[in-house]
Amino acid sequence: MPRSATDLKPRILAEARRLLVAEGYGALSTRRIAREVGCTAPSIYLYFANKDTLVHALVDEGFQLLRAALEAARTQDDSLESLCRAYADFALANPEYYEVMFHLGTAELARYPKERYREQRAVLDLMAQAALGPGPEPEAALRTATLIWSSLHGAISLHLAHRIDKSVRGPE
Amino acid sequence: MPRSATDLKPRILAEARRLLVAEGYGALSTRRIAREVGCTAPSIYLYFANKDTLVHALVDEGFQLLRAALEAARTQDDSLESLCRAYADFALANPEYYEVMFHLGTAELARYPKERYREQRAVLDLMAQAALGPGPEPEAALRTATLIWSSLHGAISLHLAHRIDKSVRGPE
DNA sequence: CTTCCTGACTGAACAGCGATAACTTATCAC
DNA sequence: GTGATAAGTTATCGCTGTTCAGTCAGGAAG
Repeated sequence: MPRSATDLKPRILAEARRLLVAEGYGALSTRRIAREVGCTAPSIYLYFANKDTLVHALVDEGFQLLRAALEAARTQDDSLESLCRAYADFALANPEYYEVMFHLGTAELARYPKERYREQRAVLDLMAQAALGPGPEPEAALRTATLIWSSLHGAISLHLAHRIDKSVRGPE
Repeated sequence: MPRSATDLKPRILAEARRLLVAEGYGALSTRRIAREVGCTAPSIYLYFANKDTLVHALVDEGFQLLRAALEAARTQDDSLESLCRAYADFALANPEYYEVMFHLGTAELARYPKERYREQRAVLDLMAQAALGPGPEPEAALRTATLIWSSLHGAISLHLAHRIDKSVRGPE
């Protein structure tokens, strides 16, 4: 029974998410998704222009989740350390999301619209900025936030790639 | 005229290096390398157990290059800042090497022998440690070096993934 | 009631991927 | 000469993202 009775798009997305979290980015193939969902691979292209677009949807999900985690942490404890800890906790609890969000940029996800990344980055910067308090110079605060974010991301990235053993520390 | 008259292994490696630098990791395929070299794809497997092993050779090359760059910088100016700058310069000048060295760890290069990474990391840590001077407590210096390295790597990584615009600063 | 259209979906195919098995061939030692 | 050995090939497998032509259900119009 065709005619959208199956509501395929959300099911494809859900299965892609499940596969990403359960088996990692490497397990994300159009045919695999289709098989699990119960349709054929070309059906995916009725709802997503290409595989990248599908992955981009997961990336967006990841940023939403991260943002929610950060905001939850902030309402509970408005300190820079708790924010950093929430960031690190999210990354270590959802390494597959984190990988897709940040590690694929060079080649695989070059087609991800730049503006969207800028939006997500702005969110993060403003979060850190808010944690520092609404200081007098916003430009300096943004630079500080970027610096903190870089350090945090570096430690997490190296940790996830098994280059360092130490767990993540709080602030500087 | 077989019998090693062609000296295939170094030619495969050279072509792989050329493709990596010129067109990025995505262009590295066994068939492509074989075509450019003038042999067939299975011939590669006479000299490399699998594609990962071939890429590992390039990773090793990258670490050698990085190490050479750091040592050159140190003989010229024995300061932490110059060392960091040399590190960043290497990464920005050889983004494809850097990607292969650090960004593929999660899934693609899981088969890379761990010990080799530890060796390379030890090199880097010792470099940073040396830059800090042979301090009294080696353990604290190593922690400091790891922290500096994390920050540096984070900034470079985000920059290469086009998440931030600012160029890389020197020390903290 | 029949015809036509539209939209959801599929089967088959294309080009490319990493990898393996079986085969040919050239060179060397004897 | 003859046989072994190593180098390289062809053919193939199962996989990938993607495209295209075709099928089939359901609603609208006559």
